[in-house]
Amino acid sequence: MLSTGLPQGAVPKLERPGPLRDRVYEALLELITTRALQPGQHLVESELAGHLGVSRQPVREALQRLSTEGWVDLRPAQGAFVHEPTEAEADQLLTVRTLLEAEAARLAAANAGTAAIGALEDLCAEGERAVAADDVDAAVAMNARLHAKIMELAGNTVLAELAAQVDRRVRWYYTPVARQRGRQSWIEHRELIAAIAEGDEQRATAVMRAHTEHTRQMYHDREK
Amino acid sequence: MLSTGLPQGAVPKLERPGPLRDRVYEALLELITTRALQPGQHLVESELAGHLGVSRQPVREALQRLSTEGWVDLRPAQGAFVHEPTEAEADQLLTVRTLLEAEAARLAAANAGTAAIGALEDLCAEGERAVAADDVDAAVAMNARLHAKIMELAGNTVLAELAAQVDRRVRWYYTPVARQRGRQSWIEHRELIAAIAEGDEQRATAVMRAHTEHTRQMYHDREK
DNA sequence: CCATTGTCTTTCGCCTACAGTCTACGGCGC
DNA sequence: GCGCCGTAGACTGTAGGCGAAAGACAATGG
Repeated sequence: MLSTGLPQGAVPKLERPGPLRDRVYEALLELITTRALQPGQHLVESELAGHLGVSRQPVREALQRLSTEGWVDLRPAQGAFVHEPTEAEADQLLTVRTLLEAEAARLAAANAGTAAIGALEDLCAEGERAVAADDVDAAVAMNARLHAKIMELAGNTVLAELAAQVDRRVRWYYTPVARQRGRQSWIEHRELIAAIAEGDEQRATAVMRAHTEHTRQMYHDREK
Repeated sequence: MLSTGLPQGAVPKLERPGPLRDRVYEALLELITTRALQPGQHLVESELAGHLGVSRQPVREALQRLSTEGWVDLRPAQGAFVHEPTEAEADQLLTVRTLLEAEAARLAAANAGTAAIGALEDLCAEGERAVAADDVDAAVAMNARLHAKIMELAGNTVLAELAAQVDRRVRWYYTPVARQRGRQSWIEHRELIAAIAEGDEQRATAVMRAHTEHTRQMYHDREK
């Protein structure tokens, strides 16, 4: 038994700088999603290593992981290149996202308790405030958190992990679009939460499906 | 222009032993799926390296990839451990698989041409022969190929890659079960192909959903 | 003038070596 | 006898180095 008078959970956890590869991974992912590294660009290991102040090994391992998650293409004996999104691929990815999110909504509707509903409504309200204040970045962030919360309510870890990856890539492809459709999106969120609150699996699925499909529509309309 | 008398496409392509990391990856995956490496077992890099006749680096990169795909757990500063399937996790994974396969069936029903239907029926026939001959291994293999073919017909690469990973893990968890349910499975396959041939998306989805759900049932029944 | 070829530079793939960290075990004090 | 501490071993994390393959470019021959 710990007989010290330490406050139980309040111990700062002694923040240790985790494995270098993870930090390199996150750094690179950040650079890619922010377009600092452009699609098709050749990523030279020694360059990145020097730039980040580490050796090539952690960089290699980070690139390896980025490759399996579809952020970079690892051509043998030639190196890593930032993945170039295809029209078709973006569409397919969105299809999958629709699928995963719709299922999450269904499961959330089946599982959600009153406390959870409250949390969703709080997130939604905050998002609406952000939209009202024209704070696009905050709105996008709240959007991500809301969807993540629904995933959490679904209670399916595997589904959540897959959706997290797919979502992040979708956002990468569709950022210009996503920033456009603020208001309509949050009206749909309200409807979605209502469906979940009622435990109506059918309707939750349908609403979420329509919700993500709207993003696709928006994208295709934008091209013309 | 090539003025040599080389036979056009028949050049053997000079099969090169691809990157070492990939071969290590496949070797390890084989060892895991065949239970030669048991769940929870500590994988020591230097041991594997020595055993495979390579250095630690390719092994590390392979483990890295296996980690992101959920085959091993990579605890920092402690090494790699073969992932231990949980009851809950297996169930969740199966839920996701159901989702992905059902969508694939729907898309296949929407896209399939007559040639494709023929290919499916060939595969199905071969599978039925394997079952009739009590060749369980062949039947399992044909099962995988049939599902892969349907994925291919769906024409969604992203979906296919996700499903391939999920499928392989599901098979790992459920191998003892899958080997049991031979005959019934292939009857369902026939029905599925019929639905796809008719282009009936609704029915294809439903049949595939029922098909994968049966596996879950089988598993839970088995426990009692 | 164009195709081909040889060389040269760049960068990757893999190996070896060293430092940091965790675990296990044995001794020591209580 | 029980529990704590210190030390030793093992393994991971990181760095640096060497050989080899791929691409670029210029020189050469037709």
